[in-house]
Amino acid sequence: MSGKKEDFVPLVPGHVKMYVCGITAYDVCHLGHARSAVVFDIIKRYLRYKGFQVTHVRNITDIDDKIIARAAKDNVTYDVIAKKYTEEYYRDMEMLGVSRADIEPDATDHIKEMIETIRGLVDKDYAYSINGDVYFEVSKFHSYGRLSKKNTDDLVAGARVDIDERKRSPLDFALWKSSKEGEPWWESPWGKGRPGWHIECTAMSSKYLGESFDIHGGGADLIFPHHENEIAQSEALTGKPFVKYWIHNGFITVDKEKMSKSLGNFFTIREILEKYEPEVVRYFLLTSHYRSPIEFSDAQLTEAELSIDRYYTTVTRIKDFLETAGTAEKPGTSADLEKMLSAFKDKFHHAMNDDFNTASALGFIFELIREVNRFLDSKPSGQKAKELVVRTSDLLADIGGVLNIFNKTPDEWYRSLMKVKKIELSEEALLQKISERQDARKKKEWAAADAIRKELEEKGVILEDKKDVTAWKVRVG
RNA sequence: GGCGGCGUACCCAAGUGGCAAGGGAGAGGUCUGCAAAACCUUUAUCCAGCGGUUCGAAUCCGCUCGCCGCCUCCA
Repeated sequence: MSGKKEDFVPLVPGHVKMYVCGITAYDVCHLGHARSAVVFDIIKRYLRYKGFQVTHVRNITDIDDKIIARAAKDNVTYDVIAKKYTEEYYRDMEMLGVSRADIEPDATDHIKEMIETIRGLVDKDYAYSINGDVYFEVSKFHSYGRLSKKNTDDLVAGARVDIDERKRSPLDFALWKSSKEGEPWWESPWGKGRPGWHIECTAMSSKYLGESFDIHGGGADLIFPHHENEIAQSEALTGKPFVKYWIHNGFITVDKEKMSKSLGNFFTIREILEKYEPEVVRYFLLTSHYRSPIEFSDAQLTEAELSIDRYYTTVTRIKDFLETAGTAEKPGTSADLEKMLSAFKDKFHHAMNDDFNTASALGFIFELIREVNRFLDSKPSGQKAKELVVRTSDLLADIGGVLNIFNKTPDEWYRSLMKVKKIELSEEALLQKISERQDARKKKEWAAADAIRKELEEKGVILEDKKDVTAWKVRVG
């Protein structure tokens, strides 16, 4: 609300109540929806990791003009559309490693609560009804505009909103809309109709989290009017502060412009996952701070893929070392690694405590990656060295767990890449080729060995000769 | 027009008044049958520009330029 970073202190010690605006279920989701979901997934995971109990509510708007329009176009009822795209949403989110919210309320399951909320506002004279519509009277709520830092005079002067003669002011917004012929409707004290958009969040957040709660989130485009209106409704009704901390994520841009349905410059999650591994997409979304705009491009996604591959390559190295390291105590150059290991968690916490700075946190992960590689390059052996590497490995897994990335085995990563990159080669055939090449190498038939390696490389598979074996990986980038 | 944000290397990107993280790309090297991977060295005397505050500014303040967003459904 202050527009600045503030120290986080939940209303109830140890318990965080968080409400995040979900989607309006009228079409498949694009990358912008994914960003919002991933950002708040990270926030939730990190708060839990820090020991808070978190109650996360994420709503689904399953009745609205666009859903009705889509239903009419597809010649089905509104609930068929809402159900279909809600399911698609959950499927996309699961692919991206976004955990489900604790409570996922649908608007249409809470008509009764919304009517109660609206009735309360009418009783308190913050709302008025005209011919079956009910509007919130913005001029009665004096701190209107505090979140979006707009003042009502400017808004009226520059109003691009449709002038609706029935409203007392162009700023007044609908709490309840009378239904037109053929539209879905529910009974209400004001006649047959349906709820306005903003009221569901007020009614449902209050039902599940109480009149005041800690975090309310969503995309930055929801600040005005949606969240401003929520504040007005909620605080007018209860007289209490609605939300302690507002968190809004920035946009995905394409050629520097906001990715949006209306501009038509959007890429659906589905189509991006045709070309990129889901972890790549999630990682990409974490490479910038959540409030900054983030430019979507193939180059960016490719970079993310390279970074993740660097991670898994190192994991493979660690695994190889632990399996093959000798027993003779050879310390290697461990001082830098030890130093980094003991500082690492503090650095990670510092980054994440500072407004969930995932980009900075990822930087530290790669510092550690370089350091462990350096250590392994120094050819250590023995129990102490192994312990140090295990410690590194556990730490990386731990942090990866919080961000919900880096949680595959390298094999799983490469198999997944094989699929995404549509490499037409069975693992069996691949291993056969490798074995043929090993025979050639033993006979020092370098030309034959190189031919096989080249053939595989053209298919997108890279071979790496190690001490006794040859490993394969999928070419990235 | 009102309000808000951003501008850091070839590209992406973090940056808390005190020596400019990290990734990618480039160049050179170590290793290797050759590669790949990894590591090392190197690439911003400087953070859009101009002023100011300060012992000290990418960071704070002011102005200018450029880009973007919200003000209408949007994540």
